[in-house]
Amino acid sequence: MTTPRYQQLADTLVREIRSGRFPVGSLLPPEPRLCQRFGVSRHTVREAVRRLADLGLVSRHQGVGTRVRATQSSAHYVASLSSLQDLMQYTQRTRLERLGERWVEADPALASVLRCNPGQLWLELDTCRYQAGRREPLVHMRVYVHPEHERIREELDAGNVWIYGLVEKHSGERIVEAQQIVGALAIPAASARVLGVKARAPGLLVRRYYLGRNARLLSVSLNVYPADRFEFSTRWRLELDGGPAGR
Amino acid sequence: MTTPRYQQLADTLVREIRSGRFPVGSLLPPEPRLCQRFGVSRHTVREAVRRLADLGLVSRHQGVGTRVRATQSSAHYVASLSSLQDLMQYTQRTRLERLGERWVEADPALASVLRCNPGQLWLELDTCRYQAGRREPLVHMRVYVHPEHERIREELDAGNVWIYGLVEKHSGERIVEAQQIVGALAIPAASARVLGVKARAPGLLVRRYYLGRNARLLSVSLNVYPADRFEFSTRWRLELDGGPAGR
DNA sequence: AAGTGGTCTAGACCACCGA
DNA sequence: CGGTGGTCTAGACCACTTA
Repeated sequence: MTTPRYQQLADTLVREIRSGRFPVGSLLPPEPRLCQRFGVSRHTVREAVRRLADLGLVSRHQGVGTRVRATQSSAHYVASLSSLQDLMQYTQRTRLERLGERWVEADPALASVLRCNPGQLWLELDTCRYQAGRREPLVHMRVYVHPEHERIREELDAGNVWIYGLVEKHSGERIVEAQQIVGALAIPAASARVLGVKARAPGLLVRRYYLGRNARLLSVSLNVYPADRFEFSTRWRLELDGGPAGR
Repeated sequence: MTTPRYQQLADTLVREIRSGRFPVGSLLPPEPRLCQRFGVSRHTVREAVRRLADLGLVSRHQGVGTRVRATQSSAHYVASLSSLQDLMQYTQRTRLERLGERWVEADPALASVLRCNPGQLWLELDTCRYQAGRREPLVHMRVYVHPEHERIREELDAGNVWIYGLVEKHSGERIVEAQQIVGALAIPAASARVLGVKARAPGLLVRRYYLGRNARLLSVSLNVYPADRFEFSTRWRLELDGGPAGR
């Protein structure tokens, strides 16, 4: 058996906790006793108990003992970004190009996508984004903003712009929440022309909803990426009990 | 100073990593050298380095050294899950069907996807998942696990199984991190047959990497979803000042 | 073969808690 | 006060990687 001694010991203790020999709420035998029982040093016992604590099965209390807290481990996973811009994962700097803009009144289909009532007026910004040094655009983006923020257009001329910074600036409201929905699609002709791919080629459709305080919808963006030009990467990490500051 | 020696040491190392003295990708000085430098025993050094590993800042590699992985930026936006199972977002219960299994030796192409060395042996589980009441599968999944956990096969018979629970159980290790990469693809013939769609129809390719402590790769899964059967939704929220546990 | 991190021992002193 | 877990030392052998 090449399994470390402390791991075998941890497995044994997990089994015994699950079996009810050490009920939830009770104390595990003190470390010196476990040393005797298993014939190992205290270091090994502590390493084993640490595993149980990491799993959230027990908690240790100086001067008291090791208390059984659960028979199953619970988990909480977290992904984080330092800014919403990171959501786009543009490791390379990208350049924004304006293709056009227009006022649109949401028909039922668009209203459903934009989560508004039919007839609502939006400013649609038609843009695409280029990676440095590439001739073909990375993504075709249609951004919808409320009419009241139409002045955004005037600031959109600089090449390297992050639209949602402008939305925050003009709405005077912090973007508090963003929802992102990623699906696949056959790229429609209009986007295919912009992207320089064949119509109906596979691509990613990304819808993003930017919400302010009180869940107010500030902006929506519909993005189409050709299959071979982009992937989304998200890292989820287990949240440790007691938080990052440590036990 | 009542702060434990190992914690002071950990803080020092974090500072030095952030300062660039130990860049991401480089190796930390070996433990014996740290013992000399700080005048402490190896146990204390290891306890300090363990803290860094728990934070995901470094990973340790027997025979090689301790590699710096990140400088940990403070997160503004976070998304959270109560379990990794939520990552799949199956609001409906789904049923797992086994299509087959085989041993595969990673050729260079597969090795690149699985992030291992060519020639490494894996157990490939070929499965698909059905939504309740649907005749067509939702997703074609190929799951790769290390040979040492081959006993997983035996437990895979119950219809409604969460494979990574089994991986955790058999590896005796907690899944501490999951990376998910979502892209689009033209569905290849083999998957198209399973899914009941036309070959080269647009679809989502989702690669998931499940890592244990110390960034050990425990399992990889390659999933193909037809475009019209699934979307990924993620909500990002602005992290409030102070955070959950405070750092 | 040399050097790395992984495991383990035998011991010590401490801070903390409850009787 | 005695017993608990928390910290720390000095030393040992092992498994693993690289050269």
